[in-house]
Amino acid sequence: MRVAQLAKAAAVSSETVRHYTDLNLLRPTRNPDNGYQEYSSTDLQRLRFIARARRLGFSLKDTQQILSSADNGHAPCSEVRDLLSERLTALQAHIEECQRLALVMQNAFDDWADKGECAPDGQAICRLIEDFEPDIERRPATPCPAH
Amino acid sequence: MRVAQLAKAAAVSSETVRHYTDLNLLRPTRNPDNGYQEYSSTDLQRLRFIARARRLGFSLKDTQQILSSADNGHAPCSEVRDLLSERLTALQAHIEECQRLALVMQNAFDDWADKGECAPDGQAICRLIEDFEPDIERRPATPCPAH
DNA sequence: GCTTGACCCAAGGGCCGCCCCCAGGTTTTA
DNA sequence: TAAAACCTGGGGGCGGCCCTTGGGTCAAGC
Repeated sequence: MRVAQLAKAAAVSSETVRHYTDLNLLRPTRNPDNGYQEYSSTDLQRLRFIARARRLGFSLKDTQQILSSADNGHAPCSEVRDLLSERLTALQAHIEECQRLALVMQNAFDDWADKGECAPDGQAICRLIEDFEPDIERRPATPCPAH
Repeated sequence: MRVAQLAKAAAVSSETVRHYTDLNLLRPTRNPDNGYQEYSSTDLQRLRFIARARRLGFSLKDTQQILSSADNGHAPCSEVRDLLSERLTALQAHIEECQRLALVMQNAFDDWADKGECAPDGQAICRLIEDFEPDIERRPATPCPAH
């Protein structure tokens, strides 16, 4: 199989396949005639595995680790369970962080409903923001991405 | 003020100050003797403004836009309100996405509690993952980061 | 006056998981 | 036989910094 075929079979983009190949998660051979990558059915299995692992919340690095355990003949199951539990804990923390931020934003929004425009007086930039101090608690200043 | 002083006064790192300066969010002058950046109290005000905006969930790009509005003499208030509302909506969507993922993970975890180890049979990689199919719904395969 | 340590500079790479573009070669289809 | 669709490697981009490298500068103590 070539890139596009493999990609289609696993419902990912060709760029994703190339990316995983660069990371050595997939190991195609080379067609010596034209230099094209040739993927086997094992690669398809691995690719589907990766996609599933991603859907389960594992990072590519996690997946790399799991795959290399399996490559070395170890059963990765307990590792997989531990990893999942770690990732779940982290995700829950992330969600709570986001929820705190959402609360701060909502409070600001409600608070601002009453206030008018700030004249561009050359002093303040925007009092809406400058007068706002999140009353709940001090948070570590990095909001989450929310792609 | 120099970098470290300004950073300290606004409780951010010197690298952050430099980064914002590169992005033209802060506009120090140069000390001609040694080439050091010299920040004014206006820069401190801007830096605090930026930190506050970040805590409120705005991106640096948002902040850039707000600041340049203010620089051009416009009152950015209504813009700020609209932007906040957009960001809040996006954040809520992000939270829901994360919650769906957390559910999938939790289900997998519960499901796996019963299952033993998979022997490294040279066929399966890890049946825990390979046998899992999220029963809820198909999701767009990119989980959130959860830093 | 000389060392030590704290600070400053610019430029670049790294993180994550891709996506997109380029310029050119190959294969498939009409 | 020509156009369309594929393939290659290499590079840049996203966000918001952090860290390193390889310097230069400055304040304080001995």
